[in-house]
Amino acid sequence: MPVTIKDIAKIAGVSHTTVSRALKGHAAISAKTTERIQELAKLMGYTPNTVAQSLFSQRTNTIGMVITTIADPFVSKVVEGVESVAQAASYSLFLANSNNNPEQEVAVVETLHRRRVDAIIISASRVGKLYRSQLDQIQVPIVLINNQEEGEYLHSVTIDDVQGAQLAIKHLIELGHRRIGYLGIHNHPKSNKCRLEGYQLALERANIEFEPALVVQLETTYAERGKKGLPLFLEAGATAVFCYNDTTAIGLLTACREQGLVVPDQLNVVGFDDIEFAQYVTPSLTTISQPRLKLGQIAMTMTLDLLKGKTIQDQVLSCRLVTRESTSHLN
Amino acid sequence: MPVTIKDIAKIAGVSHTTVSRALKGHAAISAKTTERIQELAKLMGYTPNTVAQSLFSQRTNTIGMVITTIADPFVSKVVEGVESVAQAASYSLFLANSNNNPEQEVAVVETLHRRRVDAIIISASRVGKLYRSQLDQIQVPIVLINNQEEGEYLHSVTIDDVQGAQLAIKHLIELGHRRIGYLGIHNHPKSNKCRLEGYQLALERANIEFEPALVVQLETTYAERGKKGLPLFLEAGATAVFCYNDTTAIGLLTACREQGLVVPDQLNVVGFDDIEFAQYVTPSLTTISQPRLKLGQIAMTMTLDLLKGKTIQDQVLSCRLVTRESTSHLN
DNA sequence: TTGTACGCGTTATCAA
DNA sequence: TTGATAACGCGTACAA
Repeated sequence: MPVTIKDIAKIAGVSHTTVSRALKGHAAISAKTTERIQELAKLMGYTPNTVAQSLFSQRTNTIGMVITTIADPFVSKVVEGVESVAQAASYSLFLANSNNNPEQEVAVVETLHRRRVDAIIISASRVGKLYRSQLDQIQVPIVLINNQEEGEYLHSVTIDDVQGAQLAIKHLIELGHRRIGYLGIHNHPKSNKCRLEGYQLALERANIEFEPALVVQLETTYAERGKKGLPLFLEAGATAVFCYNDTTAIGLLTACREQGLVVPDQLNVVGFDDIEFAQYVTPSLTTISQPRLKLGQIAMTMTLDLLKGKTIQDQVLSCRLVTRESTSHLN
Repeated sequence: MPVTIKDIAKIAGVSHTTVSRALKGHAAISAKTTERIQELAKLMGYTPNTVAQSLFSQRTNTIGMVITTIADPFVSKVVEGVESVAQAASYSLFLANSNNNPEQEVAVVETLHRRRVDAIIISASRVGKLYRSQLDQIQVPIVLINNQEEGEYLHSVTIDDVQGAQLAIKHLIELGHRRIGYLGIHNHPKSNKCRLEGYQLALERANIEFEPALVVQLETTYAERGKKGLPLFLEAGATAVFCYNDTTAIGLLTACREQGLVVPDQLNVVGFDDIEFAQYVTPSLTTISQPRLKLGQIAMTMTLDLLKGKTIQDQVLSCRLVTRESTSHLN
């Protein structure tokens, strides 16, 4: 059993109130007593009990973080951002996986509520219809990452997928490309839709007509997608392909190599995410970098502001183009 | 302010004791009262306050997890394992980054102790001399991952680096290789030392003499290591190279491609870790897979056993060989 | 079957 | 300058 202030009080021959005050340097306690008790506390190995403090103060100084899976590099970087800001502000972080399972998500949110976390940050969930009423009852600030919802306690930080995609297409257009393909996916509807939208917007602005044949959205694994997509793009006469994400893009690079197609000379490839490996593949991948760390940092910063009672605005973070070897001027 | 059992008691016209008992289906309470109160509780949106429960029970049902950085895929997989087992056992997980900074590590352990976590799991730290006394004072089960220390409250789960390395070398020897190189690192002394040891042991068992020229340990980035190491291996006449990890191995693959060297025909390459990208590079990488998820699961399972008062044994987990395209029979 | 009283460790108020 | 007391929300002897 850890040492309590009562234990110290008994030995020091004072009341536990005095100990409590001395330990936090209360002005009313004499310098002598204060010093004596602080030394005694150290000697006895006293550690304040946060649980008791929380019960009294009605604040736990904890944040609940709900994620789909921590094994996703995107998620883990976001968590890193959240944790670092939280730790610096003396908040501890509860990590709870939902495994992308709605029921489990409801369950972990319930657990966090029982633990009386001061706020909740939710990454990539489907909140929406699922358990809005649950969240509304918790009466605690909630910050959603990459997911918008309206509500008194709901706030959000999101990545600007549309802007990111536009960045990619604009880059390719500036390099002289006109026949640009989009290699999309099926299981992540929202961001895929936004990236496709950015693709179309950028083309429109450059007065390039949209061609359905240049958009390929296959229902298969990330790695397979490149193999199956490549012939379709070649048939459609694409000179460049913008991919939903880096993993898809790397699959496409692999397919090119297998077909003896040289990137970027015969085909330009752009990814999205800037995962670590984008820089190591050959040729290294031009891609759109999402500020993942910043996403987490800002989410937590917003949370702190909310806890201070400030009113805050939802935030949308811009992406950045990272130019590497997989894109080049069209000959 | 959340609803408390007193609030319910007031409205139900009973004592809070009755409410407390009714809510957990205590046998002494009449079925009628029980049902009435449970319904009322649901109606009022009652959620038990874990903080108060913990103060009474002297158990928080929380685990503190100390890691260097969650952004490391190895770490995040371990955390996933820990969290899943913890969640299934109704434990919540505090995540605390140390950034590989000893002072910060001491600080977060202190924080976890204040929060009265029931146990602590520490991944890849340097515990040792640094703050053993601190840990000893906490008087709570501590499970170390990939790090052994002796102590009443200290336990450990580790990966068998030596066995893993032997697996790799044995595989190469079976393929007919005799001149096998080791591409090591400098900043991770322990595991690098073990893998080198496994390398040497395997050679010894096959009666192949150890040649210092075949061991290259460069102080540079993972990616650069391959480029700088390749000429040294070629000079030493290596037909295969076992690399400290996959990132290093992929750097070597890249260097080979740049030099026009065909893998595996002209050089075999083996990695360690089996990171996700090992299967996507060309040629796909033969490597040693560490049971990272299992590492976390077992660490948490051991922790649960300790919390139940069982006596447990430290565990050493074996690695597994994953054969892919970067290795082949020596012509 | 239900209620009273107390304690878990801490902090704040009020009185001395 | 210090101490007695109550309170935070809950659970459990013990009493009724």
